[in-house]
Amino acid sequence: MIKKKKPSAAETAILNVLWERQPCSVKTVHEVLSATKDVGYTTTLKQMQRLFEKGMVLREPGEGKSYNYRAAVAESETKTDLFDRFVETAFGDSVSDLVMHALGNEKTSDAEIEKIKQFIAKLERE
Amino acid sequence: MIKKKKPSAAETAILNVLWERQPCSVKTVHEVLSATKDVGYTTTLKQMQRLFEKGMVLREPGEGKSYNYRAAVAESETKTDLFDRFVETAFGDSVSDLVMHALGNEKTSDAEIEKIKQFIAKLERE
DNA sequence: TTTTCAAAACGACATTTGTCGTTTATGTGA
DNA sequence: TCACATAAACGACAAATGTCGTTTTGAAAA
Repeated sequence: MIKKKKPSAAETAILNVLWERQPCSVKTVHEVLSATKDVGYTTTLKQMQRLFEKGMVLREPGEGKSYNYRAAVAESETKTDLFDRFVETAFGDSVSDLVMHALGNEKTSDAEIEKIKQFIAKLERE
Repeated sequence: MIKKKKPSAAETAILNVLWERQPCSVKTVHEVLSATKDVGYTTTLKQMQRLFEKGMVLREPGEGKSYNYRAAVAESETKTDLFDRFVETAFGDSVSDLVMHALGNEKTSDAEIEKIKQFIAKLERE
């Protein structure tokens, strides 16, 4: 049994940036993150170094003294892991409970619900 | 702005037991939890004491020297909070992405998917 | 009343996380 | 070559978490 990687919230935020635009530098990641959240450069750097130590990201020397990072874990797989853990702790492993919660949440827009219906319809057809 | 309660994973596990069968004692909660997870009584107790300090559970003297606990936060609301936070960190706030991930996950049984379809159909009718 | 025992309290400790300030190293332009 | 700017490294910290071992306490049994 190989131990599952489980990025923390802050780590997940970083991985999301990487999946979106890897390979890229700490600087870039930090710029993206700081657009949303008020966080220091050093914090992001440290976080990324830890991610590197944990083997969740890779890096290669980039131009100058910087590195270029990229995620070492697959987006889909990681999200599935996070998802599984979440469904388990919060919804007693019942995916339908979770989804119903999601759909019942008024924060969820009609457009989102439409997408979901479409997806289900497609599932049907297969 | 009132601060959101955000139970940790272990705390959520306890709250789930409470919502299911409150009011109940630490002993009961621990019995339920230890059926699934290998955890010491004292650990559960401590966790519940912290939950109490944080105001997420209430308690009243029960028979003998023990207490009877009950959740002080609503199940639905708490799950919505947890859900929102999760969708945000892991799926960039896209509920549809999350749901699609859920439905695409082979761990999700047909029965679950059926339930979801049913739910959506019901939403339609309204 | 004394012993026994279950449950609560307490206090510790190791990890993990989130955050930085400070120091070091290294290309780069003057 | 040398000062400068910039990015990486280090090392610290505090708070949150997960886990216990040990001690205290109050009820109930002997």
